[in-house]
Amino acid sequence: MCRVGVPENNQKYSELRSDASESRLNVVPEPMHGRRTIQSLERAIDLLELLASAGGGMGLKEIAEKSRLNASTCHHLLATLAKRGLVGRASSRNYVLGPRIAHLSESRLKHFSFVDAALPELRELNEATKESVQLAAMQGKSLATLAKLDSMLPVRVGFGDEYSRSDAAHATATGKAILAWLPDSEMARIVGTGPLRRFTEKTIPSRKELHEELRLVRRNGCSWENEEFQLGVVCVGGAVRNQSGAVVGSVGVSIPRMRAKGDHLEAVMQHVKEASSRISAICGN
Amino acid sequence: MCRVGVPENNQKYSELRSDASESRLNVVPEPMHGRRTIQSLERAIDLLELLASAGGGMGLKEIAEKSRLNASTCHHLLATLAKRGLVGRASSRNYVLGPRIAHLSESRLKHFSFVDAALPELRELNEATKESVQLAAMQGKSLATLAKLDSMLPVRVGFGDEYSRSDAAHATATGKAILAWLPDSEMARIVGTGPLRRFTEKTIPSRKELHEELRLVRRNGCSWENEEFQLGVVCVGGAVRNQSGAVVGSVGVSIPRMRAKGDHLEAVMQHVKEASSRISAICGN
DNA sequence: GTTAAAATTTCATAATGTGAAATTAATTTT
DNA sequence: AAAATTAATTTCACATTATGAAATTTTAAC
Repeated sequence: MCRVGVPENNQKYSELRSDASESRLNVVPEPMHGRRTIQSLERAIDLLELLASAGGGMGLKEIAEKSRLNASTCHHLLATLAKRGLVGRASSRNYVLGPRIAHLSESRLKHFSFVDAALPELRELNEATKESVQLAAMQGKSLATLAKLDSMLPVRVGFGDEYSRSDAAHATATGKAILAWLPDSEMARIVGTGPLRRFTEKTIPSRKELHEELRLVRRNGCSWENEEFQLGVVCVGGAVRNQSGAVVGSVGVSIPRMRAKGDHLEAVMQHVKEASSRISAICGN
Repeated sequence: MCRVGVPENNQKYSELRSDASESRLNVVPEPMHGRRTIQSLERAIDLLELLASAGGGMGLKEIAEKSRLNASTCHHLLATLAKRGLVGRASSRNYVLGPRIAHLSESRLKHFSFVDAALPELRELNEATKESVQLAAMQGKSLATLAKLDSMLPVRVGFGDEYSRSDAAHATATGKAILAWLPDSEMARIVGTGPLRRFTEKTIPSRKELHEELRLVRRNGCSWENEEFQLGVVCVGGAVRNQSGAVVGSVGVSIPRMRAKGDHLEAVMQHVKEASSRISAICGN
């Protein structure tokens, strides 16, 4: 004795494609072959991202609501994902991300090269700023330069081929970018307990002042350095984070003092922030 | 001036579905709606798994060959996966797993509960063996029991509610399963340097004999313990590994001496091996 | 510069994903 | 316990969309 009612949510396939929040004035319908992605796959990825965003897992109904997809469609997609271990089920009404995600991530990590991954973005930063750029990371207590690209301008900063700066973390923008977002204990370990090495008369002299500056760096979103390592050279640095938010390295731009002011300096800072955020994204952040 | 040739690989959709290596005698074609999974999604997952298995990344042609899919289809799928960051591209001819995999894995890990994930399998082990089962892990130097399910047989092993066994790693099957596959340094740290605590007259007395036994455990694939912790109780244990192959815990089955022999003991060992391997899979292994 | 190979795009077509409705299972309420 | 409610799953006809051969463009090799 089931009442046959009027479908309440009678959507056509095509209507589902257009995002309700995005009203386009395209009167001419796009040709079908204009599509460049696989709908069902994109939907499946939507579901994975949804499960990732909501921690504890969700039931089918909730998934269907949040993803704005038909419950039946969600079920088909989830069943496929579950079959392959990309989603798991804690109980009947609780879908979660599956074990195979961890497996894939592990094998990605095994072959992941920080330098290789960052290089394209580094090149772009080099192009955009026209200045010398570098990629750095801590190796033990010393700050290592992993890659560098020189500026193509006639007056430029070039450090030759020395690829390690040892105890200069407190005196460089790349170093400060890392220190600023490291846990206090890690930071203290790297800076050590002895006197801070002075590279120029402008090098930060005391731990107190270093702490204060790192506080400002955190607030600003990127680090800077004003002839504290090499006279005539100004630097800007940005932190790179991995999937768990931990700082794994930094990018830096080195500018001759003569150009390090006004709009250009502002633009460099902006570019460094964007580049570090994009490299972080490549690292899973 | 292009020659229009006869298609060399003119497969119909339906022909692609049947695995060439698997010749079925089904003359009656299955109805279309018999399908329970989304083909395009399964194919996309195939590609992800393929990229995971081949470390350094692959070009489209190689991917198409290895996956036995049409290159064009691969391209469509990869383009979608790439758009969403599940695959990345090191260069034009080099697809790799993308950063979003790490992101998904991270958020899974954040909400992952070892106990919750293992419990269903533990229940199954309990059902299959009819004996008392437990889940264990190292917490610092002490072996902790994270969960336990008692046997339903009249004569059974029951340890009450004490949920930690402290320094009994060398005297229990769950402990030995963990020790056997831990790196030597880790193992040494847990066993310590003092004399091994004796629980019964059968407890392994010396480090030398412990090392020898762990060697046998590794070879056998699961650990055992013969009244070394509690007289009258025999135990079998299996290691649980995570996505990177590291031992994160163990499962154990405790049997009254009277039943610990012959076929039953053999069966329990087999069940423990399977259960530990399945729980490992849930942990990403 | 030339050639060859691989990657990408196009697009007609049929296979397949889709979703409303029906069925079954799991919870909650009475 | 039984009934009622709600959620999950399955079915299946159909329109959409995934598919793959062929054409085109890009990239690498020579």
